[in-house]
Amino acid sequence: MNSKRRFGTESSETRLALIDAAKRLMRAEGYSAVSSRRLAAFAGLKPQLVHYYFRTMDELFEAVFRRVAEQHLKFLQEVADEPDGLFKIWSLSSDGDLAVLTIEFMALANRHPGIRDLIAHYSLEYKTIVEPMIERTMRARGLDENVWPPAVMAVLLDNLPTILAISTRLGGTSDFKRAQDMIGSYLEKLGEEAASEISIAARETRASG
Amino acid sequence: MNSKRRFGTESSETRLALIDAAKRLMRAEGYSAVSSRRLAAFAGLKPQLVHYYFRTMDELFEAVFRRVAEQHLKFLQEVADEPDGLFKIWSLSSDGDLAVLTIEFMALANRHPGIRDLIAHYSLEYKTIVEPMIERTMRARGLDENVWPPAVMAVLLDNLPTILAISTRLGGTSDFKRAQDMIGSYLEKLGEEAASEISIAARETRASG
DNA sequence: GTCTATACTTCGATAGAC
DNA sequence: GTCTATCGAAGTATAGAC
Repeated sequence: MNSKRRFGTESSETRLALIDAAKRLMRAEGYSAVSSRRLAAFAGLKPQLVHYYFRTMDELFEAVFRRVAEQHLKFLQEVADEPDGLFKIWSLSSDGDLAVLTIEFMALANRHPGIRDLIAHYSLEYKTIVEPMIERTMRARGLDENVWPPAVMAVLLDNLPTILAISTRLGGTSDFKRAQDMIGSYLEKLGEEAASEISIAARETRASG
Repeated sequence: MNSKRRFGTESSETRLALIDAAKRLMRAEGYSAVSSRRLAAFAGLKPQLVHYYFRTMDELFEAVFRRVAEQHLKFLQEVADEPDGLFKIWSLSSDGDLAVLTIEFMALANRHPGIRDLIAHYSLEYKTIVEPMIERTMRARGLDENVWPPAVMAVLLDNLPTILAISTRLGGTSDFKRAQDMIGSYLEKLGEEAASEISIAARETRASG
């Protein structure tokens, strides 16, 4: 195991360029198209650089997932306190490009424990941010938490738009788009109601102050 | 294009064995593990046989999809007239093994127009069988078709259990299982109500006859 | 009709050069 | 610290043998 092989630093710009190119290549042609040679050609670099920055190809995929997941969590944190946060989350997850990536990682996870663990970990982080958002919204709207448990709603909010977006992109019937729009409109309405109540509350606060 | 290459017949048992082995290999290790060499080894055959029965690897994947889709449609037709048909459909689509295959084909479809067309075609066949089932059930239960359009419900019935099953298998939180069970229980109850009404109707028919 | 010998392309990975 | 020459394994596909 005392290999003479050496590796590049995590902070290298070349490394980041490879991760970014891999992400785009996965979206465009699927994970199986991401070979060291094809990826390097796509990024305008030499093939061997891939194995200089990543021990194995699997390690590269893990790095891509981490990057995507971190960007997504950052977005969640940004909208967590906004009245139309849930609608914004739904809209982002309904994006076809992101949905394709998600499906690719799910397929990858089936045979790759490393990715599987990362997804499970991300899933927990997602829950800690989104579930409280749903609880707050439901209480404000007077929705019964026993009939629609927030934990279940959180799961649906993340997974449903993804599968609908994929099916839409794969040329399904217009029903997929219709389902997306129906639920999206509902969440948008919820957000608008919350926003107007906040502005009313603010006005009343100013009036009484 | 006048190739001297020749191919095996569609009815060959070896061909069927390859399709079946490919299906199992896809489930176990993902589509990218299905190379001509690996598949042949998995099926206990010579690698070159794969290309004797299938012009390209893509053609093999299409054959696998056709076989899986045909079996699924046959199942749908069988339960179409049963009172608990929707519950049975939900239960089958909640099966992890089938869900893995579905995700694999979605990933394949992203870069393979042939598979994409097959999925779109299957999607239409699915709709023609399941949408009437949902319409009937909703009318019998007095559910508002404007609030819950059957076409949208059909889309959810097919896609939701798949994504929940995958996430459950990938080691998500228990919330995924909970969402599955909640919706499953609801559909089961609908089926039981329908079944009891049918038996009541039958009794009344006998009494009046 | 069924299978195989073989061409040649692309892959992941590593030791060693700058 | 960064990159490259190179190896051996695995991939798809086809012409030709039984």
